[in-house]
Amino acid sequence: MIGALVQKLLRRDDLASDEREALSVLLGPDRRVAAGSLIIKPGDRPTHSTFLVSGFCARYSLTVSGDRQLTEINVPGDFIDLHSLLMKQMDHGIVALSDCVVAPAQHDDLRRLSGRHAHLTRLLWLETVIDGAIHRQWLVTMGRQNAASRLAHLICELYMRLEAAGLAQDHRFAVPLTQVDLGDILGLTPVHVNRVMMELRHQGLIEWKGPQVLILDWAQLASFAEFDETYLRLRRDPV
Amino acid sequence: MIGALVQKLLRRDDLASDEREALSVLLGPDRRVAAGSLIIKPGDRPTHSTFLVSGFCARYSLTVSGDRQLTEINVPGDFIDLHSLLMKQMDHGIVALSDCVVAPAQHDDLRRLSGRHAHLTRLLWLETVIDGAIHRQWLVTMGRQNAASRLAHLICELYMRLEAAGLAQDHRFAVPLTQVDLGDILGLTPVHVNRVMMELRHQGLIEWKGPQVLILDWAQLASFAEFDETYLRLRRDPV
DNA sequence: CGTGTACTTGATACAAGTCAAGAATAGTGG
DNA sequence: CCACTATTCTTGACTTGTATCAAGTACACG
Repeated sequence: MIGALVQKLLRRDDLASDEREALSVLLGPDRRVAAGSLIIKPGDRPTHSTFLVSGFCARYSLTVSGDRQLTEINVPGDFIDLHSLLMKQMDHGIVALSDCVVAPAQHDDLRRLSGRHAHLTRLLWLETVIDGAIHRQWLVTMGRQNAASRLAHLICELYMRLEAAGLAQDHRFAVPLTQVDLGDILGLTPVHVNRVMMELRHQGLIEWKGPQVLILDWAQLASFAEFDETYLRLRRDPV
Repeated sequence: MIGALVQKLLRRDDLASDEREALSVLLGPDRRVAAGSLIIKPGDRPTHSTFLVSGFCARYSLTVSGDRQLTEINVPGDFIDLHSLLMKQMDHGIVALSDCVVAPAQHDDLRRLSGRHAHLTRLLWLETVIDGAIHRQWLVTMGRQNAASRLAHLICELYMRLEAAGLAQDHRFAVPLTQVDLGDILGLTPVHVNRVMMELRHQGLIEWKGPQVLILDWAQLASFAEFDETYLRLRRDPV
């Protein structure tokens, strides 16, 4: 049996046995969190980073008027706030979108690890760098694509990430996102999310019912979304 | 005389003398790049990261239809593509917005440094994590704020970052951004940038002429933009 | 002193927001 | 197992913010 964290990092690079050993003792005991609860609040100063074993959560920020913007969706296998090791005070919160299982990695242990395992540290660093790449891609779609393409792009991203995590196949996956959540991701009102969702359906690109998503025509959806998976770095990439 | 890179990192944490020594030999010889040239193109696989000694540049992505979206502005003292150490193939390009002076740090040297100086490595890691925080903040303004607030927010961010770099004071600074560039940052057409610029002027919040920007009423501008500087981590924050 | 770049303004079109109401659907308790 | 409730989704009518198209004007520069 191989740890979920080891498995995740192995997607990107090989791990020496002492590196696997170091990782195997990094995570503390699993903890369950209920859907809707705030795993981290903006302004928190966590003393550990949190690994998402199962379930879905999202980074969020709130405006003065109370509007919510989600800035990243986290899927099982993600370190949801590894960056809190370095950026002590959180600039955003993290909300559980479904019931989740999470496991802590103490910052002290991570700092110690960074002194002993340089290559492993770079691999963790890469994880935070990929978060940045995802943010950039979202910026591009927000700034330069219309609502329908944005939604299509999100669907493509989620499918690729879930497939890499072994949680999707045959162009089918499940995410606990309501149309309100989608609006908070895409910077749209729920009403407009519904309209562009209908548009994608009527064009025969997707089905989406409850949490179940089915991509009917991947090629056309990806082309409509101008989706190019390279930013996700799902292929092997030694550091 | 203290190197610009050392100076930059000292803003966030102390450096031991051996760390300063390691940094002092990290950067290669200065190189001049002309305004408008592409320092890095999307898809490049650089073997060094680039430190910006002087001038302004920006990360950009292009859509299929040729629209440009800028995803971050870099000011002197920034490592403009430190993340290329880890994410080998660039997901975006970097364009010089003005004449710039840059200096390379070879990836081989950075990798070696990460094996010998864990604390220093974490400090560099922090730089890339702050990039992510800036991206997130832009996502929030893109998704949930109108054009005028977005422009106001950008002005606040640039002022704070330039002031921290010693390049701005008295609510006054210079940036080589045209209204076309601003549109590419904010996800707007140049025409609309002009209109919201006029709006901020008529409200007595700013003056902006050529590259010269003057903030007439910081408190009101910041409040209008819902600007909160904490995401920039300009205060001391040992890692 | 002419020419190009950046900026400005106006008229009109369109994408997305707002407000409102009703239809599905999923839980929940009797 | 059904009735009640609360979400979530769907649709329509209308408004608003930003884009588009088209002409200018102001400057900087060679």
